[in-house]
Amino acid sequence: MTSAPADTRERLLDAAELAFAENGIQQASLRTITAAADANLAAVNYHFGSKDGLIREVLQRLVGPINAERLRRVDEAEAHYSDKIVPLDELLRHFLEPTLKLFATGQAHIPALIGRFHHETSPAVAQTMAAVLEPVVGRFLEALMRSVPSLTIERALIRGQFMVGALLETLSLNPDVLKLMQPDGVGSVGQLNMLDELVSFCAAGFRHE
Amino acid sequence: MTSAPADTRERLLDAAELAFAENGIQQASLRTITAAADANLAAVNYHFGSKDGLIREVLQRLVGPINAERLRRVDEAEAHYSDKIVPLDELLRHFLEPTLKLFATGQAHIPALIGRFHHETSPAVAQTMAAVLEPVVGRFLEALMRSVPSLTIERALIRGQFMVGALLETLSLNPDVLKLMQPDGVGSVGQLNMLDELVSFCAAGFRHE
DNA sequence: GACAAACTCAAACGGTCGTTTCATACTGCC
DNA sequence: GGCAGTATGAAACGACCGTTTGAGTTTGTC
Repeated sequence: MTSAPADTRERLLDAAELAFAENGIQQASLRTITAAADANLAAVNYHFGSKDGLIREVLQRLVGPINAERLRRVDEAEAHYSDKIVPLDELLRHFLEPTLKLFATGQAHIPALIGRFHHETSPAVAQTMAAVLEPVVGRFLEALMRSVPSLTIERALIRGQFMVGALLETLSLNPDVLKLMQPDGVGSVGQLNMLDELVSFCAAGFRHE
Repeated sequence: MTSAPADTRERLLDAAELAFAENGIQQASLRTITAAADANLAAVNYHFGSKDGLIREVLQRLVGPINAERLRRVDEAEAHYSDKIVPLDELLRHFLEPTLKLFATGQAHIPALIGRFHHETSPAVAQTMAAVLEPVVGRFLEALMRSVPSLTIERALIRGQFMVGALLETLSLNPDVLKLMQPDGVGSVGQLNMLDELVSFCAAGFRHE
């Protein structure tokens, strides 16, 4: 029957994703993950070589498409403006929205997991994270310097860090807290309001002086 | 001789503080900590009851004085202005500086440890953290509403989260990165520039609209 | 000195961890 | 059928974990 049990490799990635988000990346055990994936304990080492291999694979499968969407959106935006100068609010939105809209996917654990990956200091995660983030950071920095001509490169770096921090704090927020932010459930879902708030907060910070 | 070896209890707290910062709170083992403190393995359970007890004690010893300073500074500031309305930049500085100035204390691991405590999700840490933070958050929120009269309570909460995120990201920054931010070493030390940057970034975000 | 409390110590306990081994089943290809 | 290559299985390995035990030592008090 093709009841789509998916192959073991992907079931392991899915189970690991959930376990990493709920219990922490290092804290989640291979026994918990393989049991949830209905796989044998040895399957992780067979398919990914080691726990670190599994971690790297989960990380890349998760943030790879997000960063691809970021790059695609900034490309499109620059193409839309003849001078390649994207308005600051729009530029920040292209950076922030691909992660923030994950709140609406039904997989509520994903934003928290992104936060965990960012704050993980083990070499396996930190190196992979830096490698995956490097192109997107460079791309947005140059676009940012065009959007705000008065900005020095040092200030752009510092304020970019502030924005990433504000974003990560939002991603790590308890979803219940997020719902509290939503006024009486009229209109759109909570994270869109949060996106607008974050964009305008950071835009004001970038523009200042 | 009074060569100040300190008592076992404090040596354990010091060693735990360093180990938590370097290896993570859950990842640091009692064997590593007790060895660094020149104490017996059983000493932790004797003095603190459990590893969680040690963690809570390290947390309170670290952030207790910081929050006390925050409250003292906002009290002083409000007393200085007859209408109790503290200028926004100054108010944010009273919240941010007590942690950010820790970069200059020579104990470079402390800021990173504060970040770790904030992002820890285990009940023992999360509950203690919430209890320790609650009074200072409430105190600053009401002062904030006075400084920016146009601010709604929902916006103040959201933007406060953004500010905390930006602060934590800065605390978790590699100290080497921080030095790069410092232009040629003239004048004051790096973290003061970072403080100014963070204050002005957040102030612009809070004031916006 | 005697007693009690506070403290330290080496050793072990039961558990969980990531990883490995090796036998077994499944798969596509000749 | 036979034979690879691929995948899964149960079981064990050695290492490390937090905690407990019970004896020993130190300290303060009368």
